[in-house]
Amino acid sequence: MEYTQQSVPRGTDTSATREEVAEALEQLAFLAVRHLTNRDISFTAASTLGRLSREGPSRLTALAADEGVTQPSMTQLIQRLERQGLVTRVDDPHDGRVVLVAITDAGRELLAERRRGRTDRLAELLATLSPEDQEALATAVRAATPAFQRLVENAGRARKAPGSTAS
Amino acid sequence: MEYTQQSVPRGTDTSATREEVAEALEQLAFLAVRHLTNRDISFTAASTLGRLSREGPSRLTALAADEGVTQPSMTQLIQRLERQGLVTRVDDPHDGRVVLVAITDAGRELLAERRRGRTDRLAELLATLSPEDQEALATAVRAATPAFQRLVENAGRARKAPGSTAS
DNA sequence: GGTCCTTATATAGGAGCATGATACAAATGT
DNA sequence: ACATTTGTATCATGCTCCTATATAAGGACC
Repeated sequence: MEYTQQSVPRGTDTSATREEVAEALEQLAFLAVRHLTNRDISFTAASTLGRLSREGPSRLTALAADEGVTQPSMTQLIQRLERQGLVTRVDDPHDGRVVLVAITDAGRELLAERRRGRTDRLAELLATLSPEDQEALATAVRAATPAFQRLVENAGRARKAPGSTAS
Repeated sequence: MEYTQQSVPRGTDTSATREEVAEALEQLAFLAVRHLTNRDISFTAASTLGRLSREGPSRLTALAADEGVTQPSMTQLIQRLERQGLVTRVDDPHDGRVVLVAITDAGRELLAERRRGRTDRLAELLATLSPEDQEALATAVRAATPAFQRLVENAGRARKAPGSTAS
């Protein structure tokens, strides 16, 4: 599943390239966290809500595993989200131990608002650039998206599979 | 300093582009927080250390303002960092009220380690991609870097200047 | 049916990181 | 001298994470 450097097309200095890409991605990530982050709920909270929105009602333990936090943390998080009316808990009729967590309409609305906020702030930032720069960024993003999608996918798999240098 | 959309070259649907870019940045932030984050110190702590490294000894209040947290938060943060030996406090001879915070060698070493860790993990991730995908990412990054640098600069200015929708 | 193990969730206690309100000392303006 | 502003610290509170432990339901086995 891992590609070696020798198969790179034409004399591209791959290690320098990775440095470059790593550097750029790092800066991008910093920007994203710095300027595109809402302070209203935590990262894990938002991510959990998003997951509940995409995948439907889930068990506490499954959520904790997926989000990479401990089960007690998820219990507390869900309690807070429930207090805020963003999720509800339903007992599983088939198993008296489990609690199914589901997103509410208010939760979906919060997700939508956060999304709008991020897009708006990004629009403000992009508006400070020249049309040429905007065009350059747009082109680059379009070109990079497929590869980047796969990168994110692989990162997700690395989390769950053993044997990798998971931090 | 702001450009309007009418001057964009050829029929680029700017709003759709922004959606795309926003989507990409969102995923990037997710990747960064999920897979590139060290758990040793917080984001604000790391960012503050980086600032101290770049800009030299600074006042508590200045740090708080630059990092976008309140002064009490910064006081606590500096106390923790001091306990960990990453920064030191020096009294300002010119003003008996101020405390100058400076990074220590241990602090610099921590920054370097964190940087190495992130780069290594990114390299691991990049290595899971096909040579074609790696090439695509590298090309996109090179094409986007100049515009992106300006974007980051503008974002930094926007934080300090009033009149914008600061989060 | 009772004992044992596993699974699912909750609780308790502790640390980090943020907040607003407030205290206090040093500097500054009148 | 006195009032005000400025720079830090402290306090009380809340969110978010952790580890360790408790409770309770489900299943296996004798």
